[in-house]
Amino acid sequence: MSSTSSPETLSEFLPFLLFQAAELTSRNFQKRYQSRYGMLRTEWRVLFHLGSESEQTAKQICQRASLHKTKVSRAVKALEAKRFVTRFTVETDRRSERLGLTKAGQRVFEDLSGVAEDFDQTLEQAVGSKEHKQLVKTLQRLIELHQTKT
Amino acid sequence: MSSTSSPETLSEFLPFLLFQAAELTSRNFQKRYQSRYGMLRTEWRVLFHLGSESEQTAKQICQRASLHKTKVSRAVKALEAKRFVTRFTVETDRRSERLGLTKAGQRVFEDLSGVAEDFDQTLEQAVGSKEHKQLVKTLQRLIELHQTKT
DNA sequence: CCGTAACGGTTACATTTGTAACTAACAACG
DNA sequence: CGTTGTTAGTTACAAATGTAACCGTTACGG
Repeated sequence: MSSTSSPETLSEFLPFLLFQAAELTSRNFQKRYQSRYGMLRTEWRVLFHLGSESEQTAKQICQRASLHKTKVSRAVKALEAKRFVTRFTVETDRRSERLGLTKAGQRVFEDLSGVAEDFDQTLEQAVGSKEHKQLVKTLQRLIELHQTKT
Repeated sequence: MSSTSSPETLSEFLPFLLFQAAELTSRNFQKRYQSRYGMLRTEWRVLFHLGSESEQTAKQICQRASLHKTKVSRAVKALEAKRFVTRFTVETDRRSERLGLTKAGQRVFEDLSGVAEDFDQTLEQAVGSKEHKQLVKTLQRLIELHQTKT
């Protein structure tokens, strides 16, 4: 039985910690990509999803990234305007459209992947390799949890 | 030497994980307090900070919560309108003002603390007590890290 | 003291986001 | 085939946020 070390000081309450960690990390990472391509947070998120698995529909991205469909819709529009993304209408179902990276989009993705890796390694070195691995695992569980619950 | 397990699938890249975990957690927690007091995210964050350590200035809250001063300013205004927070002007320095919870604010804080604890315990049970503890620790390090770096 | 700089906090304006209503395409059932 | 319901994605409008300019107060250097 877990002994539930309850009465939380604020700095131990997970929602706070998560938010703050996410915010700071994101802000920090942002510095590195915003200057290069003037992309917004949601935009690189979508770009990354398409880069790591191409030919997805907007819907799929929504689900995998826990992003609202309007957010994705707008991000796609912006990425399209920057010529990083193109759409193919699917003939079997003309409601949805597959999204893919253009050549330029791919280059950007590769570039940013590099940046992301550097960034991640810095973190890993800072918190320790074992802790890093554990952190990833726990966060993944946490995410699953919430997703199945909803 | 840490072996830096580099080439990241998307679902292992920390900024993504953190964001998603934070987002889902926050959304989930939100359901529980928004219905009761119609508070916004930033508002309960400020309220919690005041609850767990009273008599802070806006500036202090900004630093501790990694929140922008305009956000805090607006949250305080809103909380004041709800009669959850009051301000005392500090005579020794009339620029800043100490903030504190009213009786009503305190009651809300206690109520929400309970909710928060429940919530946290659910998480703890779901991910495991040891992992929970480790998670908290790692996140705290991560936060420190970014804060000192800026 | 006076002028200038820095600080805490607020406000105005532009951008981003969320909510809800909408369009177009499909599906299912009579 | 119609009618009704559902789904993928967009759009319009309202609310929240970030940026920068701002006010009143204090600190400091002459």
